[in-house]
This record gives sequence, C-alpha cells and structure tokens, in this order.
Amino acid sequence: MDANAVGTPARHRGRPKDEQLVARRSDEILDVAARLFAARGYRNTDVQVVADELGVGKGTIYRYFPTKRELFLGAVDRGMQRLTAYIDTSMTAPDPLDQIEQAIRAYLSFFETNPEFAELLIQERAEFRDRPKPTYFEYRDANLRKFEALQQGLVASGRWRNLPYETVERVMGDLLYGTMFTNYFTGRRRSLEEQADEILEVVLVGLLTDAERAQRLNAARGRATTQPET
Amino acid sequence: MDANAVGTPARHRGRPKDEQLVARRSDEILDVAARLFAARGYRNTDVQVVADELGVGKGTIYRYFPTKRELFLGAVDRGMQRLTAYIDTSMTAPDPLDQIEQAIRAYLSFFETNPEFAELLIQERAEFRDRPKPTYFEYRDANLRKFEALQQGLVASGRWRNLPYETVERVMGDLLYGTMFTNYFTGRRRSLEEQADEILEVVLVGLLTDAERAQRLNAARGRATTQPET
Amino acid sequence: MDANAVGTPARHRGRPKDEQLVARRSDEILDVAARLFAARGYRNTDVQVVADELGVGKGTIYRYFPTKRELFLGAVDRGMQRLTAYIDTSMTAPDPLDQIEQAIRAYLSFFETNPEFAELLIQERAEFRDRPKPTYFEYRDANLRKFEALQQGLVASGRWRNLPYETVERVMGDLLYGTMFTNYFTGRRRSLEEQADEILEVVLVGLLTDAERAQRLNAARGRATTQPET
Amino acid sequence: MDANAVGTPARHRGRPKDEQLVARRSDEILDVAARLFAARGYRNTDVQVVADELGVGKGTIYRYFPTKRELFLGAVDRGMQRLTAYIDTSMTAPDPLDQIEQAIRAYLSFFETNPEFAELLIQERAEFRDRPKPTYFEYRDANLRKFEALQQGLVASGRWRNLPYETVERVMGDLLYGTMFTNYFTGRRRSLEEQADEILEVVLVGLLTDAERAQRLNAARGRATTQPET
DNA sequence: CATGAATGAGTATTCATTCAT
DNA sequence: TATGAATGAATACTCATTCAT
Repeated sequence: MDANAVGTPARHRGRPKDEQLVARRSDEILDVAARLFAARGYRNTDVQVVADELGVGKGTIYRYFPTKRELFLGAVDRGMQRLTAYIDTSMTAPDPLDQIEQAIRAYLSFFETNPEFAELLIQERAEFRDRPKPTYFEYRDANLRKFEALQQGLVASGRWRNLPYETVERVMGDLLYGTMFTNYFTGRRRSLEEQADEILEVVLVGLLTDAERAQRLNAARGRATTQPET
Repeated sequence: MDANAVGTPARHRGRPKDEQLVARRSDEILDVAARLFAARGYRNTDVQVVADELGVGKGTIYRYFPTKRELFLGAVDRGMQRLTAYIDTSMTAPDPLDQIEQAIRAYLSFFETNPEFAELLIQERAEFRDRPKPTYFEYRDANLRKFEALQQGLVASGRWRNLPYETVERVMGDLLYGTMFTNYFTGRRRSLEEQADEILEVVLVGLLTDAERAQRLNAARGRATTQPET
Repeated sequence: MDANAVGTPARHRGRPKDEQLVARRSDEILDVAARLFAARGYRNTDVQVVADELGVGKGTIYRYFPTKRELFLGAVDRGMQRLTAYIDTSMTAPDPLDQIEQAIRAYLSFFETNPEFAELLIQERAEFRDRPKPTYFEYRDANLRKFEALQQGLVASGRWRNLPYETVERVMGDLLYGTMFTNYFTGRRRSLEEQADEILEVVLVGLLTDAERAQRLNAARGRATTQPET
Repeated sequence: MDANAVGTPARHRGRPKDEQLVARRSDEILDVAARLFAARGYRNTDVQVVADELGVGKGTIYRYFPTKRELFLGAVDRGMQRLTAYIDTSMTAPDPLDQIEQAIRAYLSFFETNPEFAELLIQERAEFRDRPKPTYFEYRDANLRKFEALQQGLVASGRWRNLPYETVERVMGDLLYGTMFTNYFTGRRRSLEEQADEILEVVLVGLLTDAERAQRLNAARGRATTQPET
C-alpha cells in the first residue's frame, strides 16, 4: 500500500515554505526601509541601498514587496500601527481626564522617540498624491473615535463643557498634528513634558480670564436662546 | 513721460534694463509654476510644461530662474509673502481680541482660497530636506511676533490669562498649521466660519467647566507658590 | 503702429524650427538603427549603441523616436518602402512576361544587396507578436496586386494559363518569401541569376513532361465539365 | 518481468536510473514548454511559468534541462522530429507522383494542426542568431534528399522533366517554407486541400500555356546545344 | 533676447540560475 | 530527489541644464 494513500497529509517534496520566515523577514525589511526612506527621502533612496543595509540582494527585497511603492507604504502603515498601539497601551489611568492627558503625552512621546516617522508621513503625501487618503488619516479617524466615551463620561460628571464630541476631536487632532510636524520641521527640542503641559494648559483652561470667559459664555447663551438660562 | 524718468539716476546709455518688466515677468512665471507644481508635484513637473503653459521657450524660464529649484522656492516664497500680506491687511478691528480673531479667520481663508499652496509647502519639505528651515517657518516666527503686543494689551486689561506669550503663539501656530494641512489632506470641506468658531471656542474658553477650571487653576497656583494668592 | 500688427507673418523670436533637419536626421538614424538591429538583434541592441554609432547622445535618438519600438518599426517600414520602390523601378521591359521576370529578379537582388533586411523582418515578427499584420505583409498585398494587369494581358494573348490571379500571386509570393528567408538563414550563396532561372524554370514551365502534363490537364478538364472541351 | 532485465548488463547495485521515466518527463516538459514559448515568445516566457504550468518547482526543470536555451532548443528539435515522422508515415501511395503530393499535403497539414510550431521556428531564428544553422534546416536537407529516388523514378518513366534534383528540391522546399510562414503570419485560413491543390497546379503544370511553353522549351534547348535536338 | 536641439546622468524592475534544505 | 529562496546583471527611458543660432 502506498504510504501516501491514507491519512498522510500530502507531504511536500522539496523545501517547504516557511510562513514564519516571510513575516519575520518582512518586518526586518520594513524597519530598515522606514529608517532609510526617512533619512534620505523616498526619491533618493534606491531599493539597492535598502538591500545593502540589510546585507541581502536587491532581488530579495522584491520577493517581499512587489514595488518600491509598496515597500514604502508598508513602512508607513507599520509606523501607524505602532503609534496606535503605543497610545492605546499608555492610557492606563482610572480618571478619564488623566487618560486624555496620557494619550496626548503618548502621541508626542512617540514622535519624539521616532522623529523619522514624521518624515515618512510627509514623504507619503508628497509622493503619493493620488491616494484618496494618506495612511495617517486612515488611522486617525478610528483613533479619535475612542475619545468619545471619555468625553461623555466627563460631561456627565460635569467636568467637561458640553461641546460636540467631533468638534473637540477635530481641534485636538489638528493641534497635535500641527505640533508634531512643527517639532519635526523646525527641529524644536522642547521637553516633551513642557510641551504637553502647554497644550493642556491652553486647551483645557482656555486663554481668557474668568471675567472675559464669563462674558463670552453669556454672550453665547444669549445668541443661542431668547431667554437666558437661569 | 517715462515712468522711470523721475528720481532714477541715469546710470548708463543704451536701452535701460526694464526692471519693471523683469519683475512682472517673474511674477507671471511664478504664478504658473506654483499652480503646476501644486497640481502635479515638484518631481512630476517638467520645466518644459511650465514653459508650454506660459507659451514661451524653456530657455526663457532659465533666464529668470537659474534652476528648477530656485523656480520652485521662488513660488513658495511668493505664496508666503501673499499670506503674510493678506493676514496683515485683514487685522482692522480696534479691539485686540477681535484682531486676533480676524487673523485666525484670514489664515484659514487664505488656504481655503489657495488650497494648492498647502501642497507647495509639503512639496518643499519633501524635496528640499537639506534646507535648515522651510520657507513657512522663516515667515512664521516673524508673523507670530506681531501678536505679542496684542497679548500684552489684553493681559494688561485683564481679559487674557497671563501666560508666556511664546507659549500661546506656539500652541496657536501649531493648531492652525495642523488644521490647514488636515483640511487639505482630507479634503475637509467645512465652512470657514464654522471652523474658525470651533477653534476660537476651544482655545479661548477651554474645554473644562467652570468648576473643573477653578479647581485646576487653584491647583496650579498651589504648585507655583506656598501661599495661595488672595 | 505695431510692426507686427499688419501683414507681418508672426516672426518667431529665437531659434526657428528646422523641418528639413528633422527629416534628414530621422533618415540617418533609421539607417544606422536598421544595420545594428539586424546585426545584433532587437533585444541585444541598446539604444545607446545606436547613439554611439551616430556619435550623438542617447537623448537625441529619443527626440526623434519616442520608443525603441518605434525606432525599430520605423527601420522596417523604411526597408519595405525601399524594396517596393526598387522593384517598381526595375520593371522596365515592354513585354509583360519579361516584366514579371524583372520583378522576381529585383526582389531577390534587393535581399542579396541588403541581407540584413531579412533579419529585420524576422526580428519584427519575433518581438512584436501583438501586431495584427507584420509590416512585410502590409506592403505585400499592395505589391502583388500590381501583377494582375500583367497576368490579364498574358492570358488575353494566350501565353498564360487561365488561373485565378490571386492563386498565382499567392503561390509566387510564398515562393519568393520562402526563398528569401532560406537564402538568409542558410547563408545560401547561389548566384542571383541562377536562382531566378531555377524559379522561373519550375514555375513557368512546370515540373511535368509534355505527356504527363497533357494527361493532367485533360483530367482536370474532365473534372470541371461533363462534356470535355473540344 | 522488468523491461530492462533482458539484454541489459547489470551495471551497478542500488536503485537503477529509470531512463524511461526521465524520457517521459522530458517529453512532458518539452510539450508544455513548446506551447508556452510559442504562445508568449521566448523572452516573455519565464522558466517559472513553465514550472507552474507543470505543477512542479522551477528547480525541477533545471534538473532536466541545464539552461532555458537548451529547453527551448529541445522543444524545437522535438517538433522537427514530429514533422519528419508525420511526413514519412503519410507517404503510402504506390505511385511516386502521388507520394510527392502526399508529402506536400502532410507538410501543410502538420503546420495547420500545430500552428504554434511556426512560431517556435521564428523565435529560434530571432533569439539564437549565433547558431550556424537553425534546427529546421538541419532536418530539411535530410528530408529533401528522400525525394531524389522518387524523382529518378519519375524521370526514368518519362513523367518528370529532367531537371537537376537539387533544383527542384530547393524550389519546392522554399515554396513550402514560405507558404507555411505566410499562413501563420497572416492568419491565412484557406482550406488545406485548396492550398495544396494550388501549389501542385502551379508547380507541376507551370504557368504557361502549351504554346508558350513549347516556345520556351525550344529556346532553352537552343541555348543548351549547338544543334537543336530532333 | 529668446529659443529649442542636444545631452547623459540617473533608476526601478525582471528573471535565469544557483544551491541550501 | 525536489524545491523555492536568494541573487545581481542587465536595460529603456526621463528631464534638468547648456548653448548655438
């Protein structure tokens, strides 16, 4: 009786495919690629130098990523996944306000630790102008939505102004995005802590004094209703 | 009568260089170049197409700008000058707070009217990574400093919290910068007015309720001095 | 009044386009390209070597032919035009039978003088398999049709068998085509005259003896009509 | 009983090489390779796709054929062997003239059934220009020589003109070769029978009428001898 | 002054072949 | 023995810049 006939899973002749290897190798390649693309720019980075840096042949890179474009976008995507994961794991505090603060600090911290990732985001936008949405914004929406529950809780407990969640997310998202880019572009080297403090100071408390604030809030109420609230 | 005749010392015989003409021509070229660079990206825009669009020979472009790089940077610089001028002329209100508001609205309005200029800023960063400071930030510092006097006045009249001027400028600058890019990248099409309202709402008044705010300000005072202020 | 306003043909500023130059240059390039493509094969001929041979830059070639493919097909087309013209000018005899003979000799003579052109035809077929019809056959149909009038005359004067014109053209065309390729592929170096003689001998007179021929023709008549012709 | 057992001296212990298997496998590979090379061209056919089509690894192909070139030439050679065998087995008639006719029909029939083989012949010529003689012509000479005996018999029995055997073979060979290529290149779809009929009609009987033929033959005799034959 | 012809450095990708498993 | 992972030589085309006219 043929040994293969019964119950034997079709044993491959020859060298078996190693799925593990593929994943491990891909990650190695993306790490190096991200670093080089950030350091030299997309256009100025030949796939050859990525291969050289890894000590492999150019063809090997192309076995894992069909085009230079895919290689680059893979690197950006990997970065966004890391950023997302990093923020998620940092939000450990029991208090929702503290959690928001932790998220902001984590965001800035990630880019402080991985400044080259900002470069990658820029390069993506500049080179792949055809994409409907840059990778960053693919993730951003999902990430921001996580803050709705926190806001809800804060509003319910009377600690947070009752503004539309989306408005707050939009303004905060834009502020962080702008801060991150500005940090990177200008080589701004302020302490992470200070920077987060500044942002929280302005955004949470506002820029106006008590008096001016009261006046402004009253004016807003006046615009919103005929009869002022009691 | 020749426009150049008055007040211009006659320097040499022969056909005088028509400085006016050169400037006018340069501006025409920059306008077209800015549009094309924004629409197609720096790398994908041949000098030839700029020439074609203008209906002149390629060599003519090179008579006005020695390299493609200079042409591009000239276009970016021109855009920043326009932005600056636009903001400056828009700040007409007598009240300093209103002036700040006008500046914010003007900034957003400029990019709403010239969305391609955002693209130019991105392209510059991606392609000319060697420059110590992107053009935008060359102008930004000068522009932001104009707000110090306004803040000073507001603080003096007790309408503005006494925060370091630079802190406020930094946060506001980053927020606007992030907002502008996000608008452009995501094709966000919110009404300009709404968007400015949102930003002002958050930044001027803050996100916290009166109670939370009071507590937070007290805590800050506590950290700052042994004896709480009266 | 502006000098350009009336009656003055818009004089171009700058270097004028030279139409003549373009045609002359194209022909020069095609000549060299044809020779090199034939000598080394399409795939093994870099556009660079064509440029080198001409003593110009590679970019210059690309100014005249947008792709290597167009360059090659241009060379093939040029060869077919020459072949056609050569045959046409060689058919000078008053007698139609002699004209046919002249055409056959001219065809063979052309490929004897330009053996590399056979190679070009092969290369075209091998590389551009997508083309609906190779260049050779584009011209062949037109060329063969010229022989119909000659046949007609010969038939009318009782010197030519009354066969369908197309049949004769087809067989003759295939025979010459096969002869030309075989000559080239095998390096056959028979005298042109002998070869033409052989072909004419076989095709005009046939291979059978009088007796066998008579029998065969009778048999054919028998198949064609119930009543044999008188 | 083992097929190898009789008459084969036992050369060595251990598992004997199964020559049969190797031959069978080689043929399978050549069949697939021939099909793919014809369909896509030599350059456009990766060894990988041959392996894929066979459901084996790329390395396996290389165990049977040391290079892609050998693989291709093997496929061409196999085709020529088949063509030769096909023609040989088709020549069954007792009459030599009929045998010649059968051979012609068989030749055309083979290429009608295996049109892709014409492509293979072209590809060989285009890619392997260094070979002294294409495979086709290696076989052609041997094949044509078989017709000498037939011609001899026909001449002896007064049915065939007394022309040099080689001349006839050459012309007929070229005609068939040209017909085959033209059929393939132009996608000519005439009935096989008709086409053979046309060829035989022209070549056996000739194109001239009795009168013209007589005159031409007389002239030829005049050129050949001082005294005309009686 | 204006032009456009000429140039050639620069680059992503393919695929035959090898050989460790 | 069969496999497929790894390799790197090979190659068409673009476009910024120059400069003769």
